[in-house]
Amino acid sequence: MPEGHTIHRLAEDYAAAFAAGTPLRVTSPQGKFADAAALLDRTPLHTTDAHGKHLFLGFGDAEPAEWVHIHLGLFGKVTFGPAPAPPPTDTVRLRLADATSYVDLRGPTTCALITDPEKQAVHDRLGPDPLRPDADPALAYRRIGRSRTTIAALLMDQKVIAGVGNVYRAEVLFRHRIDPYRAGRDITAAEWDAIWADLVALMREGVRLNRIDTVRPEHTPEAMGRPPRVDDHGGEVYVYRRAHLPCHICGGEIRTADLAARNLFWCPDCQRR
DNA sequence: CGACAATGAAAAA
DNA sequence: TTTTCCTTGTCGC
Repeated sequence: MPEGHTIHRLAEDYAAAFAAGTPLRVTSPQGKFADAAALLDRTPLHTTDAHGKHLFLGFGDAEPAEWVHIHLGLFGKVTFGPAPAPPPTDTVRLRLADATSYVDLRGPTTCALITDPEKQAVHDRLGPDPLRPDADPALAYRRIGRSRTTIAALLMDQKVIAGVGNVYRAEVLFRHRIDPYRAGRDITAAEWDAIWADLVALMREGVRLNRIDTVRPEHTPEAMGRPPRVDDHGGEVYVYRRAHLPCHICGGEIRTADLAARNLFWCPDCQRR
């Protein structure tokens, strides 16, 4: 579900579903996006883009001047299917369809028609995204390295770094044995470089597999002789949603707490202050 | 069938 | 810091 890797994968999948230049049927059965859908109807999808958890669908024959800005929030979902599209349920905010396939969007926090400058404004308020080739990790460290806020909260702040959600936050801190309550300014430049490089690798793998896997080969269920555990997020993890279960590495109890309005998970033995 | 939680973030207070 | 938006899968009755 929707952390940055999901959104980048959606950008790829939307682009792959519809050949450039093919006019699409654009509808909003649910109604909230009906006016904009009518404007876009019978125009082709030209480009897709993703930054953090924000998805942009550019419509038009040439350089898109208009974009559909989508943010899935906590509940948003996208489903792909082959033509003919089934009758839409009344929760479908946006349906794109052509002769071969359809894509339905449900429950997004944001689905709005925006201009090029408005799209740029979204980019401007987001931090570097490990999945974007133009991302500059030093920009994020400039804020982290001088902040008294905990590293766990900073990793969730999209202005600091874009695309990391609750799963990647918990997992990357575990993989680097960093206590989630450490202040950002106590994270060394070397530690940040390692965290960033790890996020780039983990999230790229997340896009490829369309799920979050963070467990190193030597700690997989097979390697450790335990049964595989596939959670709702689809992958194998060290600490996320494993509260009160034994740590895969030290056997200690995984702890949970509220941090930055979300459930934090960590191993207090492996991640010492 | 209702209650509730869920990987998010903006608005309101 | 709390409330609100919005949908769906799961759990308990």
